[in-house]
Order: sequence, then C-alpha cells, then structure tokens
Amino acid sequence: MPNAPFLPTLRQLAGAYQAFEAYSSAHIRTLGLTSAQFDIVATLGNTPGMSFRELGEKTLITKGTLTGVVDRLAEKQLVRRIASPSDGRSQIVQLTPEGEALFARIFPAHLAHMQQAFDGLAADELAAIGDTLGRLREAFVAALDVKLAKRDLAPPLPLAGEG
Amino acid sequence: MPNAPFLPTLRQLAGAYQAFEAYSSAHIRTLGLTSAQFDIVATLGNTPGMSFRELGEKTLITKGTLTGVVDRLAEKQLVRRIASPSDGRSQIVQLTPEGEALFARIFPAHLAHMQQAFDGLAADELAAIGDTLGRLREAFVAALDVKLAKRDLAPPLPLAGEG
DNA sequence: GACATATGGTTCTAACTAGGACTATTATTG
DNA sequence: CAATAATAGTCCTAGTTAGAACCATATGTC
Repeated sequence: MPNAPFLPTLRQLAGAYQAFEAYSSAHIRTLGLTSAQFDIVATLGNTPGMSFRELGEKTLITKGTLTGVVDRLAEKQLVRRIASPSDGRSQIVQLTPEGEALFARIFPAHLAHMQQAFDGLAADELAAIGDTLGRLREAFVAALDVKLAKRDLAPPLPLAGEG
Repeated sequence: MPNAPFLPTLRQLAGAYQAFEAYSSAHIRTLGLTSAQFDIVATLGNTPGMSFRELGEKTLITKGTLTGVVDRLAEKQLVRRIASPSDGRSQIVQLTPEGEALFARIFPAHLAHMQQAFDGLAADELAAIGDTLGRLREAFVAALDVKLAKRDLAPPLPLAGEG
C-alpha cells in the first residue's frame, strides 16, 4: 500500500542500529562505562590525544555533547585536557595512565564480545554490508547537502571537498 | 592492523544511521516535532490507536521513554490516553482530531522529503540493503540471546519463537 | 479463592543528544 | 594594523534514552 518503498529499508536500518547498540552497550555497561564514554576511550587509545573537533568527527558526537562526556571521563581520571601548543582556542584530550590501563584491559574484551555477533557472517558478506551502508550514508549526506545549499543559496564549497 | 574486520562495518552502520537521523530530523524539526514525537504520530496515523506496549514495539522506544514522549504529545493535544476496555492495566494511545490533521499534513511531506534521499538508489539496491540490514540485525539479536541465556542459565524459551 | 508470578505503565535517576547562544582565539581582508 | 569573519569549546535548554524500582492489574497454580 505505501508508495514509499524505502520505508522498510529505513526500519531495517533503525532496527539493525538498535540491535547493535543493545548488544554492545549491555557489555560496555558491565565494564563501568557508557557507550559514549567507551567510544571516547577507544578512540583515544594508542594515540597521543586529539582535539575536541577531531574527537567529535571520529566518534560522531557533536561538540555540545562531547564537553559533557569528556567532563565525566575527566572526573573518573581517565582522560585529561591539555592546551594545544599551536592553537590557543583548542584543547587536546588524552588518556591518563589510568585511562590507558583501562583501554588496554577493556578494548580487547569488547572486541571479543563484538566478534561473537559476527561469527555467523562471512568475510565477504561483511564487506558487502559495509559497502551497502556506505552508499546509504552517502545518499543521506548528499541529500542533506542539497537542502543546505538551497537554503543558504550558496553551496558548501562544492569545489573543495573536505576529506 | 586491527584483527577485527567488522569494525569498519560497524562504523558504516553508525555513520549511515547518523546520516539518516540528521537528514530526517532536520526536516521534522521544521514541522514542530522531535523525531520521537513524529515517530509516534506516524505510527498512530490511520489506526484506532494502540497500547503503550504495541507502540513501543513498533517504534523501538522503550516504555520508560514512551511515557514521557506521549506526555509531551498529550500536552500539545495531539494524542490522548484512553483506558483499555479489555485490560485494566493498559492504556490505549490514539491521535486526537488535531493529531490526525497534523498527521495528514506532515506525513506525506516527510515521505516526500525522505524520497529525495533515495532518488539515487535503484529499487533492487534498496531491497538488497534492507536484506543486508536484516541479517545484520539478526546477528546481534541472536548474539544477545545467547548472552542472556548464558547469564540466566535458562534460555528464553528457545522452543517457542515469538514472532 | 489465596498465592505466586507475570505484565502494563509510571516514576526516578543518570546520562546522552542536538542546537543555539556565547566567549576567546585565530585567520582574513582591506 | 584595524575590522571582519571563521573556528574551538563551553554553557544552556529541551528532549530523548535505558534501566531499575514500583504499583496496579491479570494470569496461573493449588
């Protein structure tokens, strides 16, 4: 009946994401962190630290949210902020020794946990799924860009891609 | 380096979902609703109403969250609660006339908005994506079931599937 | 019918979430 | 070098989110 053939696809997308989140976060909670906090620790692991901007890009957490998540991790002494030597506006977030120890302990454990969910999926299937999701994402990004360009009456620098 | 070939796939999943949410919710906000509220209104549209339980299952919103979302929609006079005639514990949520009018106005508009994101994707590709996502979701659900069964030392009725 | 157990919603808490206003700093432009 | 615009984070607000404790009602068992 619905002349919107994409609706089932969207439902599947939401369902798959929810199932992933449920499976992943149930484990992360037993480790004493939230999903967002784990995401930050995992991203900072084995790095010298990075700015809020970069951290936000990698974790898909927006800056307003990021401030709070980093605050809570700092309270737990897992990360610290240091001033950027090159940019007076910027802060570098990095793991403390405690944070690194935690990372070393829980990151492999969580990978092992996640691996179990993928045991039933073949490698080529995995690649196909990733490919598929990439196209889906690009469709949304492209559509959003069109909207923003129309709204601002000036496209977001279509000549200079950013990454 | 990472001996975890599923990590890129997970990143794609999160990225695709985020891009969808960003594209969808930016439009919904211009209509005066949040994503969760729109989800409820869209689910109740063209129905006589349904219980919290059913509404939660369809929208993937857990009951604790649902109470608050429905509260806010009720404040806006878009939905109402009525007692279930058959179950004294249960409440039926249904659209008010204002809610139905809103649904009639914004649901087609939002479908049209979403359709634009899918203009670049062929029908068979759409189906393939849905298929793929379905398998992914099932992998997580199955893995979570295994965990829960192990934890409780009693499987959740493996003989009687629930759907 | 009493009792144990399950289910439907609400409430509470802690946290995440996006968006927008705001401040400080940097880059850009004349 | 002064004025302007852009960027990095913070703060604020309203809302979503999950989970757990809780209450009322149903259901199953004896």
